[in-house]
Amino acid sequence: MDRYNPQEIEKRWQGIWEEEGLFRVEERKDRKKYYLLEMFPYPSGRIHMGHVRNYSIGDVLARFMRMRGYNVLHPMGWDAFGLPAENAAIEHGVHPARWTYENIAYMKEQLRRMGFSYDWSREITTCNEDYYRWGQWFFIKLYEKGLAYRKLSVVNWCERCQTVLANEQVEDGRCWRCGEEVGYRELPQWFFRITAYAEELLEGCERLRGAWPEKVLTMQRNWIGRSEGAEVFFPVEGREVKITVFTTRPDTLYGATFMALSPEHPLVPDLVESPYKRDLPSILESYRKAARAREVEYEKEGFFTGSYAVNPLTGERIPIYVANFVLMEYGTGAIMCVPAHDQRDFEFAKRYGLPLRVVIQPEGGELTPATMEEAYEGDGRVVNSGPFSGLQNREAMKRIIRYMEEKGIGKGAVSYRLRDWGISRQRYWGTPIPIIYCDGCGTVPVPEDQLPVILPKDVEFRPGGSPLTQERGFYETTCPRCGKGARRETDTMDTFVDSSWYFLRYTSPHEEKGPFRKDAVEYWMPVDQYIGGIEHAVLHLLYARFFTKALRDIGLIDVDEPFARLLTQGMVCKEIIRCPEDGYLLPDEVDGDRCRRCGRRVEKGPVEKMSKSKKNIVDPDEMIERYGADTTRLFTLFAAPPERDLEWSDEGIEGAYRFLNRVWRLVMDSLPLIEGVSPFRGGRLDGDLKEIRYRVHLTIKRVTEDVGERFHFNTAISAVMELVNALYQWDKGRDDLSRSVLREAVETVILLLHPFVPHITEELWKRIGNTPPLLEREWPAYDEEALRRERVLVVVQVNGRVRSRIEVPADATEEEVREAALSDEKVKGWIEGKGIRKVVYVPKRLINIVAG
RNA sequence: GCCCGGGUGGCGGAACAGGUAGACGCAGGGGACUUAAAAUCCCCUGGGAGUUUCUCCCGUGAGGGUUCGAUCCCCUCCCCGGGCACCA
Repeated sequence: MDRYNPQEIEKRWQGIWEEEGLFRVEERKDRKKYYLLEMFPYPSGRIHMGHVRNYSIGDVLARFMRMRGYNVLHPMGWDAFGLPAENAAIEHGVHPARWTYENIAYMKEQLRRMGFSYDWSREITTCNEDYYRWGQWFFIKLYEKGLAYRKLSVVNWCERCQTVLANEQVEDGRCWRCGEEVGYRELPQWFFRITAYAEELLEGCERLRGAWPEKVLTMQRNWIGRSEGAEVFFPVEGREVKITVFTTRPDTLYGATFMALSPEHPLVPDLVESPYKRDLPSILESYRKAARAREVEYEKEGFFTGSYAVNPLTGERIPIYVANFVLMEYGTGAIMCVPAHDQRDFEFAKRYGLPLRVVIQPEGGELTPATMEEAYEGDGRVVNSGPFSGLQNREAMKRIIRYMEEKGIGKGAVSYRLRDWGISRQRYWGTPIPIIYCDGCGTVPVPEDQLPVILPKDVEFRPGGSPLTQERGFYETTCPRCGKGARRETDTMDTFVDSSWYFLRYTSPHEEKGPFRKDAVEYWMPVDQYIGGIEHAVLHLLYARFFTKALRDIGLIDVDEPFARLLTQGMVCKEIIRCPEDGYLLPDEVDGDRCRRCGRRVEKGPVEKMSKSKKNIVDPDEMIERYGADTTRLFTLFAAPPERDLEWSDEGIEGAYRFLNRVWRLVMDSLPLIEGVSPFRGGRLDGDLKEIRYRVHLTIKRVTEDVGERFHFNTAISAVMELVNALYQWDKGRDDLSRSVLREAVETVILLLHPFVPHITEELWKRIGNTPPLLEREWPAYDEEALRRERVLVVVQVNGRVRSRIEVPADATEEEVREAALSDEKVKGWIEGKGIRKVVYVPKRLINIVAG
């Protein structure tokens, strides 16, 4: 008998699948579709275990759904624009295109060797002209709809990446990609008006409940940050202007004792009187710096402008301050300050000796300004508020808003934390923004028939600015409107734009007349199951949702949400090893518990996300070489449920390999018994045969539910392991009936395992005399008859504690079970001398006798 | 500070709708096979105790509650991971 040889088997089957075009799909209106998508990778050079895990999870579902009769779209591609390619060009002189395409070639080969069932005929590469031209086309559509606009704004700037970052791309004041501290610049920037969809994006979060992880929805809700309140218009004393403030607490309007403006508020220069006027620029700059540095907590500072505002509700005059804690980006950049009922205002008021006025009294409390040590922000009864005094504050809120609306001095309003999406990037390796600036005609979009604006290949890469700004041949152009000389936009788009619609392009990737075929989108969309990392919870997933809605409103598609269900898989982690002298170590730099270099004792742990710098990575290539793709897949699927972090273990992958060998031997050892035999198809069985068949069908049921309903691949695999164990222990008979039952069992093991380990199962399927490919076999259905039991085990509890177990006929009545339980010797001992107060019976499971 | 997850044997993890806690795997122990080792196959493996073919007690982060019965529901608290955080 030959041994399990994964390298040989895997290579062979991958070749056959490819030749036969097994994974190719087309629209088939007569069949139910299933669109399964995993987040496409950035072509960084090699795949890592995170990819292996992500794509293994996806492949199980793709193959499973296919076997269940669905027409499965399972595509793959490359998020191919981005900074690393350009940095490689600057550092090593390799052209970004070459770097990218070479990486893609290598990674594609790696994915092929994993045996993933992708329809490669639909491959997408975002840096290809035939892809990005449609990104440009969308840009123009958005521009025409008023959803893309340009404005001068202070933007996040990463010095290392030499480009701006969207708000979503700044984490703890640092660049999401390189970790550099983020600075600020004032630049004209292109924006997508994602805020126009704030409300719909938020509502969508409610509709996605249960289908997306709650965690992701919470993060998106937080990011959108809706708050309800009112806008109030405060006239400025002695001037024509009014200052609008946003507040969530219109019920405290009578307690406003001053107003504060953001240092960046446009009215500041006008309102400020001497002596501050002279120093204004330097003061503002210092505030800006402090605020932007995002120091955990900086002191609240400010100064009096010398001007006064009038509270429109009371007619009272209140001083206008400039305060460093007021953000220009949120609300209107101006606030009314109610120090008695807002902690920030309270702190500011204390520092500058501004008065407090209590307008909300808590239940049973008596606040007095003189004794307050902090603001009271809770609910209560309204006081000192003219006609509104005496009301509950919640009620007062509504009435004050209504009153202000009647008088035209304010209105109910909603404010969002979400900002528009800044998409300009001052870099080369991205989709050029299709805009031309003409002195005469202004901002002119490139006409559709002149698309794409091609990214010039022959440019020079130097540290600093984008090569496009040096490239006359690129930026010197003529105005499409007047024909005079004009200048092309040299910024490129954020690469998140490319990934905001790639899932649409997969439906008809070779379409030349448009970004996709409408009928193809109608057939395939939405994505039924999307799988990827949690790191895109707000970035990619929010942008893609926005883009989908925007394209819908332009009339291009008919879907509201791109991803019907979302699975966010956990990280792949491994224990780190550290030497006090030499830092992080690779496993083979350690001898026992000592460092090979310096001989010191090393520290093991904790378990952390795999990263090159911590030297705790495991290379997929090595695993494929040593154990094969099937083992690598099996381990990542078995070690933890998909949404949890996975801890890599060298012993664990050995165990997975051992199991596959065990399956191999089971089938090969059974071969003489099952060759030429047809599998058992139902009918009466007794004894061990009945028991084996029961277990076979129980396993089918468990695996089908675990994979199809719960995505618990680890328990699905363990169910098959149990069946394999049972088959090993079964003393197999040589009669025809035993052989056919064995055949059914063996075929079931192979079929159930196929989505997890496609190569070995394909090989075994063929070896037992069946016709491949397995993917075109129907997923087994369980036989209810086989699952029916004649006798069942019922647990007997006395006062809630397990005291005995009895076997009763499956159709026994409660009365019969009760009789049997009460006559059980052990049970008798526990209820002796006590009265039976109650009996709880759970059919076929448990009976609890309450005695006492 | 606020909001989401999560805390179960030596370890990764099971227990799906409140009903036998610890499936399956890893690690460990024992046995079979072998001249031997590896591989393989079989058995044992939460802790404690006893009258040890069996039985009892404890046990799912801690304490309380609801219930015939709680890993699961409720309250209070502790710890770990993640997100947001001067957002008016």
